Amino acid sequence: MQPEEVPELPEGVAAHLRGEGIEELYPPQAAAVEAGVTRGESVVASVPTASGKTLVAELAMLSSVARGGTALYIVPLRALASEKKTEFERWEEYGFDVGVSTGNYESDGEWLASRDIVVATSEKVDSLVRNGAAWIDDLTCVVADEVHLVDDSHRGPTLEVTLGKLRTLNPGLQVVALSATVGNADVVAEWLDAELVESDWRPIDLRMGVHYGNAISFDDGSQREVPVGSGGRPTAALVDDALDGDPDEDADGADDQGSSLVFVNSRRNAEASAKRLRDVTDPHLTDDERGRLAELASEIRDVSDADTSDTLASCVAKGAAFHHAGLASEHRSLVEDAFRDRLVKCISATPTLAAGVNTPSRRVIVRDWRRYDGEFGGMKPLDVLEVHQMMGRAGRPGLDPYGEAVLLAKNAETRDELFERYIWADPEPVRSKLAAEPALRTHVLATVASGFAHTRAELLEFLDQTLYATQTDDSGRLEHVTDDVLAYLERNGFLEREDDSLTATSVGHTVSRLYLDPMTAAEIIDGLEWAEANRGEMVRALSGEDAASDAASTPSSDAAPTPASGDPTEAGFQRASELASGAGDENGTDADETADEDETDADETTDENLDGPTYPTALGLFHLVSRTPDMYQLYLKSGDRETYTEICYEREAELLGRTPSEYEDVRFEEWLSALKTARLLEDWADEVDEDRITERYGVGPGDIRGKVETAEWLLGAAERLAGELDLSVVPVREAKKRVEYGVREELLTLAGIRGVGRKRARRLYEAGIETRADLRGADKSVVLRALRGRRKTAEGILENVGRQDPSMEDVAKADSANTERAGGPAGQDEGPSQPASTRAGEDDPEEQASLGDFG
DNA sequence: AGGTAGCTCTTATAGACAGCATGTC
DNA sequence: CTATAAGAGCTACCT
Repeated sequence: MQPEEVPELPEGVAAHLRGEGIEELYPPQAAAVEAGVTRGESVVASVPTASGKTLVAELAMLSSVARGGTALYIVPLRALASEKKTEFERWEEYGFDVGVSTGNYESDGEWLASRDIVVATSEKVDSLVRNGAAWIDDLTCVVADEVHLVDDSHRGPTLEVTLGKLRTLNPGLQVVALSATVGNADVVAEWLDAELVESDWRPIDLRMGVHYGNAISFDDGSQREVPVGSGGRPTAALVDDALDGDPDEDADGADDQGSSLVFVNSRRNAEASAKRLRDVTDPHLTDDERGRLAELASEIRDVSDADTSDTLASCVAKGAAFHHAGLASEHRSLVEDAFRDRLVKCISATPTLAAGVNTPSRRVIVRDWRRYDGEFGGMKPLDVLEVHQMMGRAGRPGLDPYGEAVLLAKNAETRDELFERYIWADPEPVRSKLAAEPALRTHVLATVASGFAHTRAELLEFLDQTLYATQTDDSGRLEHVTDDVLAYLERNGFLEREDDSLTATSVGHTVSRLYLDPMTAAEIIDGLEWAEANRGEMVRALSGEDAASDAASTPSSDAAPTPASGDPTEAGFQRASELASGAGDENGTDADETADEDETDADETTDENLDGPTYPTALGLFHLVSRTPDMYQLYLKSGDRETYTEICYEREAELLGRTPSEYEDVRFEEWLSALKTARLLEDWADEVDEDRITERYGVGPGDIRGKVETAEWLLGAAERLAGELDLSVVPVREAKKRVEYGVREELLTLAGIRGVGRKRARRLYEAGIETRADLRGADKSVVLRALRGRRKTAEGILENVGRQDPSMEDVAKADSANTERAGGPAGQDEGPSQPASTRAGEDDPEEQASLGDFG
């Protein structure tokens, strides 16, 4: 089938495709067209990676939009959202607008409603539905990419439920589901009332094999000799062999060089493997490549000062790299891009790479096909689907004659087993994970809160159209779990049941819209209420009276989760002072946080501090959000148990809630790992260097970012909940800002200025510039010196802070401390020798700092 | 004494979405 | 309860 033969395609699209070199659609694409994707028919395409699924989606979306509709493309990863957006943007010249919406990025700022095609993660779509985004009701076409992920126990149910909601909202909605080849694509198609297109066809041939001894045996019966050599390292031999090129395919010079992707089962293995493989890739580099790699290496070093950066840079300099979730996202994209540009010859990666952005490789080596799994209690073999996803990365279109995917075997039995298990085997069927309690907890609340069900019967009816329901004959289980979940939600004050009707409470609505797991919300509410109730005692304990141990075991927290809608009477008077400052604050700060508001900020803090230390403390709040199910826990390593048990007792008065008994309560372990996470966040908010943190907690720079991001989100949610429940808001907001900027309290106003982060803020502060007003009035040479003589930076910052005369032109070089020259009009009022904040002597930043050091 | 091959013992184990309102060094 | 690899620490043996 040729592009021109595709029905209902908008003007110019066929010609454009031809311009891209597409003369003929791939067979699976043609099959999808025949099934009616461009005529608005729902289609499930279960085809291998890189067989042109995206074009199928594009054809569907473009034709649907051409008929006057709107299309939504759902991706599983934020990184994929931007990748797809860029891809779709080539249709903008034909009048199709593209927008992205993910948690951390919203396109343009132009409202999504005006877009023809929107790309979003499934969670974001779910959230949009919960918040009642109007344009969602006008969708005509939805594409679900990687739909086999409904099998994922954590995130699968979201996709499943979201698709259900979209179909309910838009009767006649076209659903295009793109899936890897799975065992039961027909069931998925049945669920979505879609035509099934199934195919094994690939544009580039994929040869799968197992390496054992001195050769690879391929699935087509052929063999390729790859002697392991003296090192005894088959991976090294295979990488080297790929770089040597293929003698069969008449070599036309360097172009024959093939890159390799090595999949291993742990971060440490990825790094260790890359360190070894750099000695393999190094000899294959040209001088030119070496130069460019050296540049790349220094770029990588600049990303973060953590150890990981150095290690990665040293590997990259020699043409190898590693890739895992501990890397900063800049690291990842630098490595991915360089690999795509064929500069980096080999990546050793954890499974991140198999699911992520497109990084095809000549050869894929699946070194570890088993991975540690705590629940399984040992090394669990990877799913066939997962291994196929990895192997599917083999073969770079236009560069390689074919792709090779190789598994490693140590002995003949393993070789045979691997053939059996992965090469000849069909992938597992996709199975819905919706009936798991954590998933239902969230989605039942959301379903009721956003009006998809008003009674238990309606709820069950809604759930009946999910994949889970199509897959099971036993509706009893779902019903049973649903009832448990309903009871839980009611008990915690998120739902109300009256006769047959279900209504979300006001808090319930908030929780649903904040996209919190109800259990997270319950934990947060519980902790904040506990803090209100025990404030007096805890503050006393914190101010040094030796009451810490007594106070911590107060009765107030009886059993597990207390009802969310607590009794307002008793906590009422204790938070009277909060209400006053909190209310004034709501009106003031948020609305116009311009430069003039600084003093308001300062006064507020003063009020807070008048009656003792801020409570709850940052650590307490960090611990609170760290123990929710929405925060991914850090592992307790050996020795950590002792360390954190000690810290736990030292700082018990700061923790919001009763510490579980060390000896009797299984939750103690979790309490400690939450404390470890909390301490990481506290270090970050105390301006501890990144490399110290990575070292101290055994994490990568990417993990720090991840933890901080999650904490920011959860503290933001906690702030909203506190506001709604009339609990004290200010400490929560402060803790949130401190993680957000990674600074101590005294730097908060400075770090909020655009262009000023934790490091610059600290330098300015040390130079005596403590507030925005200081900055506006400060001697320019002082500012310049604090910013290490960066004129451009300094000018930008002064401009952002609203200074009249930001120009640095006439300021002398940083080292000549000249106090005469600078100092604008504002500077005369409050000279640098008399920083503004010293006026507010009681606004003592040390107070908070010493609290942090308490114990 | 100093060095090292080879053994046992210990240790650690993948990934990443979301609110809201705007912009790191 | 289930595994495996790497690294640490040790021993036995060699030079």
